[in-house]
Amino acid sequence: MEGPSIVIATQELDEFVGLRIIKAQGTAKLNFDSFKNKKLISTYSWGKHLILTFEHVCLRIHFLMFGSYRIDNPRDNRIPKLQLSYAGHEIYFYSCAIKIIDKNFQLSYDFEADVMSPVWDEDSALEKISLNQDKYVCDVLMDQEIFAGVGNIIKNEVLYKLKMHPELKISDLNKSFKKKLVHEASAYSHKFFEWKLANELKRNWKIFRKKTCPVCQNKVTKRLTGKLERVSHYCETCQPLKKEK
DNA sequence: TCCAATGTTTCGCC
DNA sequence: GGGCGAAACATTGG
Repeated sequence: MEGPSIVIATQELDEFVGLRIIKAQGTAKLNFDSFKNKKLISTYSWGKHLILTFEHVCLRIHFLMFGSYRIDNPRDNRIPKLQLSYAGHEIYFYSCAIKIIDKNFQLSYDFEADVMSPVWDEDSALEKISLNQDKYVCDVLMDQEIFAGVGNIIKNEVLYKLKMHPELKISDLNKSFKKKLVHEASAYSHKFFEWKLANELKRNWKIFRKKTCPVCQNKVTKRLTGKLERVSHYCETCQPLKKEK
C-alpha cells in the first residue's frame, strides 16, 4: 500500500475518532484489554505509515505488500491482526505490521519528506537526491527518507511521465530534470490519491503492468532494476538510457 | 495451480 | 558497531 492509500485510510478512520471502543482483539502482540472503553484520538499518515493515537497508546500500522483494512466487511477465513469493535461497527486490519510508538512520534518523523504531506518540501528533497549522485533514479525514488510514500507503482508512472529510464543515475540529470523528478513524485502521488478515491486508479496506469507503451505501442520492458532489484516497467523507446541535458 | 509482487525488518556475517 | 545481503513475513490476483 502506497502513501496516497494511507491518506485515504486516515480519512476513513477519522469517522471513528471520539467513539468508544467496546472490544479489541486479534493476533498482534498487543494488550487488547487496554483498548476497552478507550477512544481513537487522531489519525496521521507519514509515507506508508498509518499512525493511530488512542487515549492510552499510539500505534503505527504498516501494510507492507499484502496488508489491508476493512470497515464492517470482514474478509472470509482471515483472522485480523487487529479488530476494533464499536457499537454497530467493526474495523479490521489484516496482514500488517503493528508497532507501539512513542506519543511524541511527531518529533521523529520528517513530514517534509512525505510526498502527500501539506508540508512536503521539494527543495529539501532536491538537496537529498543531490547527495546520491551515484544511485539509480529507480532506487532513489523508493527511498523513504527522501520520497516517503512512493512505492513501485508511483515510481514506474513518474519515470514514464518524465521519459526517464529507471537506471539513469542522479548524476545523469541536470538541475531542471532533478526538479521535475522531485515535483512529479508528489504531483503524481496526489493524482494517485484522486484516482483511487474515484475508484479509477488502474484505469489511469500508463506503464505499470502494461503490455505496450500507450505512446509508441512498443512492447513494455519488465525487469528487475537498480541495486534494490525491484521490478520496473518502462518503454525502451520513450525512456531511453541516455544522459539528460 | 503456481508464482510474482503496491515492502520493510531482522538476522547473521564480515 | 556499521554495512551488507539473505531470509523472514504474508497474501492473492492473474
